[in-house]
Amino acid sequence: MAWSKDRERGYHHGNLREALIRAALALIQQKGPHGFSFAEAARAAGVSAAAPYRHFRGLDELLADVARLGFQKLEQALAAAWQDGQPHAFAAFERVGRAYLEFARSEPALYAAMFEAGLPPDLDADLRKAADRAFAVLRTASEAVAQRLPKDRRPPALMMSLHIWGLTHGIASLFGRGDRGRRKLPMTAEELLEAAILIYLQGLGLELAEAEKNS
Amino acid sequence: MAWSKDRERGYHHGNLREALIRAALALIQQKGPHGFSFAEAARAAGVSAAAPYRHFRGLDELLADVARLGFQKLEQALAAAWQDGQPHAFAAFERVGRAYLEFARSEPALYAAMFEAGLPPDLDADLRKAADRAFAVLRTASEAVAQRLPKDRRPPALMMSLHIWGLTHGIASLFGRGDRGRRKLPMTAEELLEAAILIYLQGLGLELAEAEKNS
DNA sequence: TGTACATCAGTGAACGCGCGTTCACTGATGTAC
DNA sequence: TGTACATCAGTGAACGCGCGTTCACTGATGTAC
Repeated sequence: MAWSKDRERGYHHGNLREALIRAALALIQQKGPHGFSFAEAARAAGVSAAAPYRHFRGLDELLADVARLGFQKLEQALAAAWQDGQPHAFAAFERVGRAYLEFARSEPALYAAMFEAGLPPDLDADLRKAADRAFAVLRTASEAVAQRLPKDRRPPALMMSLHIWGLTHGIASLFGRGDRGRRKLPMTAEELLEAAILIYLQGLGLELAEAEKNS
Repeated sequence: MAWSKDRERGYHHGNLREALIRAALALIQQKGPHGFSFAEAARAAGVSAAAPYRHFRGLDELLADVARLGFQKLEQALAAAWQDGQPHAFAAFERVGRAYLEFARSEPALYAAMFEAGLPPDLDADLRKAADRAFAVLRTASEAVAQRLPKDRRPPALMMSLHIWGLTHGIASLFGRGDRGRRKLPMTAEELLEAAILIYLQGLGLELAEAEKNS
């Protein structure tokens, strides 16, 4: 059929850049971000080993692009969970944490490219920017929650967002991955995170009553 | 001099296994846990490419051994910081967190082998055991702290130790590494962690007064 | 609409290289007597 | 103490292989007129 996505391609691929990214994702999932070669990615995308050089300088640039895409998707996922803090900042905050875990679980290949490929965070300006944007969602959410805390215990929102990022990332990478790297637990990563965030917010003076009201 | 550690070696190396581990550590620090080959490690240790096969099945087994060593050292560092919870459980608990960060900072190569080499945690029974032992220190410390919390809010020690592990590991891998992977912060990783642990413990009902008394 | 031509994104052959791994070997070390 | 011998931990040559990368090329596409 004319609209088949799998129709025979001609001399030109048409969308090799995207095809390489997709191939890289599949390979990362199978063998990790360092488990394959540039040539292997080309093969998986169905082109000659020389073709990828039209789009990427080398494997690292391809991986960086995958990581960049990952941060963009993470930003979207977090923003969608945050929903401008509606209907309650606290409940929305928890949704953001869960969305982070959900992302790590459902997109282990992206997650690995973002955090385990060993790419320096500012290898590439675009990569850096994408990561900053994803973090900005966490920061916005932290700011909104901080506003609802007693004034005398209100923490700097930056610190609070770094705490949440650290906690969530730590739990995600130790226990919440969707691949072979996961450690096993007597509870889900989501439960673990939810409890931790609750305790943390209580430590900041959030009333348990309010937490329950919003949950 | 006869006792020089760099004296000319003869046909037999004498300590090739250890030399390979040391070489691997240096290479990991330079290029990451996937940035070098088995042959390269052999070269760095000053032996032929075939020699390492007398000691390791291949690069992965060498890396697993480095990771195992890392968990052993981490266990020692955490246990030394814990000091049986003396003089106060809370202060000792904080020392353990700091010791974890200190380990990640001062031994980035070991840390990378342990958590970023992509080795499945139970690739090897010894590796698994070493990791479990290091975690057991965290768990012991959590148990002791939990005992000092109000009964009605005392959390399961396992959960508590997983929270602390996640938090500490997250902060360490995002902000506390001693190598190029670190993200920059307007505060030290130690300060960030200390504040987070304080807030967390307050959330569990720890009295601020007690925290200050013990610090 | 048709044609000429520039541009672009592929091909495939070629290259040198280092890797992983095996193998028969060699020389050092340890031990039985 | 000395000698013979087994064991062990190295060597270095060899192999086939896949990789990264370059290059002249080719065929599809887009566009000017």
